[in-house]
Amino acid sequence: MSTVAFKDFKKKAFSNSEVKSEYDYLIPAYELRKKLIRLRKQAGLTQEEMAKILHTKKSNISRLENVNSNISPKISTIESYARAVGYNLEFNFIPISPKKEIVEKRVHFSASQ
Amino acid sequence: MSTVAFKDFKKKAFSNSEVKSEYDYLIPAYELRKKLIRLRKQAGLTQEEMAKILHTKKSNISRLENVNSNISPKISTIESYARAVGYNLEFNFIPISPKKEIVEKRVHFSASQ
DNA sequence: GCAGTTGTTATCATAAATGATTACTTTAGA
DNA sequence: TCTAAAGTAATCATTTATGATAACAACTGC
Repeated sequence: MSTVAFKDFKKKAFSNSEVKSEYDYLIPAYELRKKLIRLRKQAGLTQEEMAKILHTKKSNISRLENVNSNISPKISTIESYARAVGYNLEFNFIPISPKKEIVEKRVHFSASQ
Repeated sequence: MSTVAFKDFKKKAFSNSEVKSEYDYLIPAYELRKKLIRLRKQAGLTQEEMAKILHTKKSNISRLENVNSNISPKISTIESYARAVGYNLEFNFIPISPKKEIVEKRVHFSASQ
């Protein structure tokens, strides 16, 4: 598999997962970047246009949106980006669900020992 | 009004607004810090205990939670904090509602000129 | 092919968040 | 009132996000 073919694959897989998310879904942090791209395209903006709105450069927008980037953006950065395409950013804290069945089984097991 | 009295006032006003939010509400970014405090207390943790979990110091936790702080935390910082008290952090993009009536009025106004 | 547009990557400089330490204030309880 | 626990604030060092520039890659339309 050539490098070019692999990049094609990644691009297709990405755009597929991009399509299925709806505009007001709750999204975990690791999907944030895909969401950003989606919002920008929905607004009909290029990275360069977005950069101009946010008074920065297109390379920085690319870095922000890049899923493979290992930076953790500031909240204010995401907020500004969201506002630029007509959205406010809000947060949601989702309780980490304990796996009840397994917990109960373990309790019984240790009790019968 | 003395400085002490003012601090009392601030403290009371804060704890009131803190109480009314529920644990899985969507919260705008500017209320995030109050939410963090609420989650920590709900988990029965002090700032120092939270600091230990996150491998940092209590003064840093205080700075993060402080509503008057003018820093914009990194997303990963909030994520770690949330996980420490049993939550995952999710994001939500809320469309900024255009004030339709006003817009329409303005259109009519400029058209009649 | 070529040229223009769009997005990526690397690099460096700068700004800002975070870590750590210390001292201080506030509160709760004996 | 005194003491200990809890939280705040100031400061400095370190890490890291962001800004800026340049060169490159990918794609489109001619």
